[in-house]
Amino acid sequence: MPHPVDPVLTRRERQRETTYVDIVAASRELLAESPELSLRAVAAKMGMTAPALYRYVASYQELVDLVAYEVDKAATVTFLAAADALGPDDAAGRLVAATTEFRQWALSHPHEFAIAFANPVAEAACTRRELITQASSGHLLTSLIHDVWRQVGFAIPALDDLPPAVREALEDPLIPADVEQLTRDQRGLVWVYMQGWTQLYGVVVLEVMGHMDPRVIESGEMFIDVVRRFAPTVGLTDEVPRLERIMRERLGR
Amino acid sequence: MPHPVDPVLTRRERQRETTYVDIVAASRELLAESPELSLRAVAAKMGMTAPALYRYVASYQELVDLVAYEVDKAATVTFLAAADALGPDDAAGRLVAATTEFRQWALSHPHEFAIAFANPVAEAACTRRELITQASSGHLLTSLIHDVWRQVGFAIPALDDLPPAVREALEDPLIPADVEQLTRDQRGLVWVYMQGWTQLYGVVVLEVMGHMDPRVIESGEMFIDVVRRFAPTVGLTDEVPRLERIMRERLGR
DNA sequence: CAGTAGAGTGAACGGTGTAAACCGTAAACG
DNA sequence: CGTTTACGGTTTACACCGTTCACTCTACTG
Repeated sequence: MPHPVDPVLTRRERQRETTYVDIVAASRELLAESPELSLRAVAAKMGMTAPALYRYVASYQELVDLVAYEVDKAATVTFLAAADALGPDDAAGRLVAATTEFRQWALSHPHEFAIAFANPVAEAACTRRELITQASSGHLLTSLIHDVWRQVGFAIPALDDLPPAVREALEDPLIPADVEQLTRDQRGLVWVYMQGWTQLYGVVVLEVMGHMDPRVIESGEMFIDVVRRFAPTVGLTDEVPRLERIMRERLGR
Repeated sequence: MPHPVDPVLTRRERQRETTYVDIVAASRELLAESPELSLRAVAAKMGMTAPALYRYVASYQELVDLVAYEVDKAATVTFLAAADALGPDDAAGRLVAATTEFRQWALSHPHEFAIAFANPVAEAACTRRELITQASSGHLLTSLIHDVWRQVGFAIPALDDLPPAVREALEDPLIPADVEQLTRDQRGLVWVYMQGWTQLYGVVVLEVMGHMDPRVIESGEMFIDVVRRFAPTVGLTDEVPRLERIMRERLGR
């Protein structure tokens, strides 16, 4: 079998690829138990020595970034699955289900959450930003909000009504994403997304970090409250009771 | 001078006390440059060896807690100073000035912010919670909101309208604070405070961590937006334009 | 004055990320 | 086919980390 023109991946490349998935697998197993992720521990868990990992990542930070990216990707499919529990005709329900799942996932995977969502971008700017900007969870949430808009048609803030800095950020986004495929009048949607994400993120971080009364965390009432308060912004005022039921069900209460 | 019955502090105790302030001073100097705080570096900066520090803190975690507590205390006085720039008759302005200062301080002291406000409480429960609950910044913000309520008298949610879990948390708070001195009808204020803190915290963390478009961070528009959206909850709808001026001035734009 | 408690030191242990030198083997090339 | 290259891996080593222990010296106490 001489020279199969392009087997897409050569044997070595395939080998290398599976090693990468082994790395993230080992990392995630470690994160399930301890909050610290260590290069050496990952290597040991794979039956290798630490320096060997340097054939795959250039530094510890790069390992963290890799794991963060994969964690986000994996978590996003569970968010999507939650949304898919509600038919495509119920965009609002889908959005709420996904965000609720996000909250639940965060609480049950605090260390993975910390690495993927509470990881200071700091100076390593360039490559880091690369990864961050193409976070799948961000894509999912924006598209879910976009769907809600298509179905209920809430008011999108006009670019010209927004402060200049915001307008710039929306016109030429550093978070490329599927934003590109939004018409100029729809760009305001991204601002709405950012507003929503900011609030959602606030509750979840406080909850995951334990910076909140345990009983409030346990009950999820602050999370529900945040979503409830955000509903009007995306034209879902009337839907609130129904959406609250969806959330409570998914919270298991 | 035989046996001064109780000089409040003996010489040794005074010495020990100043060593403690030296420790936090050294720690904060280190945090100004690098995000990592290390026992050894602190010791070195003080001209000591690492094990000596164990006469003052039982572990690295305890050093972190100590620094976190002191950082919060010190930061709070700058928040208060910002509030005091507006006379006591302007409770709304004071609240907004303090929160704006909080945001500015966080951005200019990211590492101190991380240690004091983005520090997972995790397992070390007992002693940690002790410290957290008596965070001075929390006290300040609740009292500022309380003042706003006294001046403009917005609607406080009734305990009986709130979900059971929330009611419990408000009736018998784990965050003691000056909450004790609130009458039962005023306890709902704490819930309002928690709502506000959650949103404020969300923006600021995202900004400090760099998980936001740099231009939006730079402009502070998301921060302003959050405060603006919260204003109605504390009866400040009409005040928004004026409050926005206060914020922008303090943001330096 | 004797005794003791406290502050500080030095050495050491196990852990971390990272760099360099080295080695076998699998792929690539003439 | 044989030769060469390059890759995946190990060893060793370094500097740093938190922590423990045994020890010294000094200042306060009875």
